[in-house]
Amino acid sequence: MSNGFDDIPFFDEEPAPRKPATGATSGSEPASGGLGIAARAMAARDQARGPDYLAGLNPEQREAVETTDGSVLVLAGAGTGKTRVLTTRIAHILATGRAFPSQILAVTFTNKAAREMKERIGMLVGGAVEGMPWLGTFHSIGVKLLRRHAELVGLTSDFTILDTDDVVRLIKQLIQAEGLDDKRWPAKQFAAMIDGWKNKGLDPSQIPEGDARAFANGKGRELYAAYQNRLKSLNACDFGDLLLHPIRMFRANPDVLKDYHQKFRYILVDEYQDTNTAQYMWLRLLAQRPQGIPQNVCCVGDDDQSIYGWRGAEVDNILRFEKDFPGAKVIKLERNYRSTEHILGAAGHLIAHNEGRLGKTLFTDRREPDDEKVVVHAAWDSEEEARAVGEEIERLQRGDADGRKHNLNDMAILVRASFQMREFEDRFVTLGLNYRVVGGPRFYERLEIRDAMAYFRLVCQPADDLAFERIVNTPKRGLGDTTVRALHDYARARDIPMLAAAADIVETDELKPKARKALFDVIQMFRRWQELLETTPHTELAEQILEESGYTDMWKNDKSADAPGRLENLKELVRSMEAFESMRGFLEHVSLVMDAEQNEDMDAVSIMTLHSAKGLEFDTVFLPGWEEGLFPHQRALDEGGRAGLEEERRLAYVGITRAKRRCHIWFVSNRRIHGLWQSTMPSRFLDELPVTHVEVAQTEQSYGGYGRGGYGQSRFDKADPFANSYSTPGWKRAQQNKSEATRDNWGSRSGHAVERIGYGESGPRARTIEGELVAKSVADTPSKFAVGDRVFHIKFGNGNVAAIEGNKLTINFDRAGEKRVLDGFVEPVS
DNA sequence: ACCAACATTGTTTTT
DNA sequence: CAATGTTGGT
Repeated sequence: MSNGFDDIPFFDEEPAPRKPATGATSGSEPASGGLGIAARAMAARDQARGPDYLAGLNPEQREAVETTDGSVLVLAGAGTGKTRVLTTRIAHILATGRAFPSQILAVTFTNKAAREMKERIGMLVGGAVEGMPWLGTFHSIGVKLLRRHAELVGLTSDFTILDTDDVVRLIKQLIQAEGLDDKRWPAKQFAAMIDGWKNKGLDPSQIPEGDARAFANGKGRELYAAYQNRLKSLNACDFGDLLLHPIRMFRANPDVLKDYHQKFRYILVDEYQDTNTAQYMWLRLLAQRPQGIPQNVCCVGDDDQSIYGWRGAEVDNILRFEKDFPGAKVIKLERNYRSTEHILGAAGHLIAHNEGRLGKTLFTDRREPDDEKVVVHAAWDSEEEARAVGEEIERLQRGDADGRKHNLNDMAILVRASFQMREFEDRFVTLGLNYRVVGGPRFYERLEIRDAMAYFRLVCQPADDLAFERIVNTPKRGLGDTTVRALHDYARARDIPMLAAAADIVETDELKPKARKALFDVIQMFRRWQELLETTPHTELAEQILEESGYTDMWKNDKSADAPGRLENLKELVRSMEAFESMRGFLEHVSLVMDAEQNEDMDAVSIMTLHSAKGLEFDTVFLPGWEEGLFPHQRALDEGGRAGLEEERRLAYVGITRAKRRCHIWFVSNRRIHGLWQSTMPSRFLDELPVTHVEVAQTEQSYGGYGRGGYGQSRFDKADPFANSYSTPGWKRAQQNKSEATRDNWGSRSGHAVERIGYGESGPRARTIEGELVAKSVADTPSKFAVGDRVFHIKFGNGNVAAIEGNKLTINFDRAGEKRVLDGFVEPVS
């Protein structure tokens, strides 16, 4: 299977192969000016019939791939093969010898997108993508640049990257240091303001006067400046700095910039509509070149899918591309390979209500007689909405209408706001319907992981005060607020890191003897670990740190039900370190790639927000909550005005276009918001849908019904006496179960661990939380447990099996009480 | 230093 | 309503 790459050498990165002298292209620079012999031969062949990887592209896609030189904007509508174009384009550049892998700069927004691109390029070129060192997120590429040139912006190359949590704690200290009331001026809010300024590329001196005055009695600007100073003294960067520092660096050092101009022969940007001002400035610096240096930029995006305006994205960037890059070629991809005509028709009609768009109309050739129109349903309240959606899902799962059975994996519920999820979770738990919440709390945000990471950080970076403060009294060592405060002041007065200050202060008698002893022990520990850093394998050292610090013991002694899970997570953390060469390398990875693998092998309905659904597709999509105030969201209207409304509409467009075959939209007349019931109006977006592609569901039984009036009962309801009555213990238990489950699913907000519920296998499961507490009968599989068995559950702890139905166990847990759980979620205790 | 009662505040999320 | 954070008690 020739893919056109057999003769293309892949190079490792540093130093960039200025004069490559390997294999087929030997002796000549792979520039447009002078092609290697093999490349020329391939080009000749390609001219005749095109290489394999171009086969199957439509004419627009092919044009987008083959227009390699100059500036190109690809307007890629939903489902038009955007990623395919991007990856094939890179493959094409490589195959034709136009550039080496290390000479292509390809930028994405998320690690997920970067990973996917790497994978797909790998498929095209046969796996050797390690040779593309400059494919990554804006931030990861920013780090790479900064590590090389750190001294040019006043850092050293081993700077620390702070995450939001660190930043907030740091700002809180600064606010307190200013003598301000940190309650009146919340650090979180100021962190968000700084983030906003940085998204716009603004230094403390450049922020608008009004913004500066709006915070901390007019001290906004000073506070921002103080924050930057503090970062510098900590040798640290926040996420915004990863973009801003390179910008500063390039501006102040034109010679360095010029090197990169020459290095990056081709620049590609994914999701261009999501770029913020800082990213835009960054990109322009790299992409706009002086006469004589070729300028090949390709931005791919869709103005209709710009849904991140609220976090600084400027749709304007894509709208004015042609002005920024004169002579740019604009290629529209409008042929959709995903959805039915009805779905595209509905989405297209809706989005046409937006002004200020570049204007695309998606079309498809796909037309089948049984294509369903988009269905709009009305429900009395959100509870009924969830119930009806659940029934529809079960209907599809059973496969009645067209006789086909549908996988839960092919269905998704896309909500505007995450509080809507709960109602569905509740319902699915009682139905025993598997679901997964996508986009929840992440592995690396869990309390225990962050604590452990703080230990590792401090060992590698003794100046990391934030890490120090985090763990100095975790586990409890009797080093409370007062001691830490004293230490803090001591360190500040002398302008030294806190760990160093601690070493000094134990020599004095400034502290009480008890604290002094405790602190001394801490210092000794870290001294030892720092020595071992050079000699001991890093995973071994990590284990040792967690043991000797007493951190694992802390959780072993913790009686709460989620302690075992946390210990398991810590093991997983150490395990995941094995893939890295050093502790430093691992820390770098974690600070940038804050997500982990998700478990895809269970059949489950996905529940997620519309925002996190972007880029995904499902056979069947449910869009609940189309009511004024929720969708479009009141706040978007209040704060964003017309632009806000248009962004909401784009969100609706994104939602509909996720569907391949079926799209069900719901609205309710009554919804509980902030605890109280409010009556609601149908969303204006409903009236913006075209009648030709939409049908209104017949209000079969239930509209206006009270509670359990006339709605149809599901098969499961009938089968399970527990699931159907509000007054039975079963219902109450289910309520209990689900509320515990949701609490824990969102637990990391409060700094608590997120439990993996069920599935015995290990592996960090960050973005996906499986919520299936109540069992679902699988009659054929007899349980391996017997009544009376002693079992352990990762969330509920130990308990005794009280009853068994199929693989569904009722267990009396020592701590959590009686729960019904699938037998796969518990293991026997000997 | 730790826990329990009270007040506060409610979009969307990545790096 | 319910999750979060702060205050005040022991």
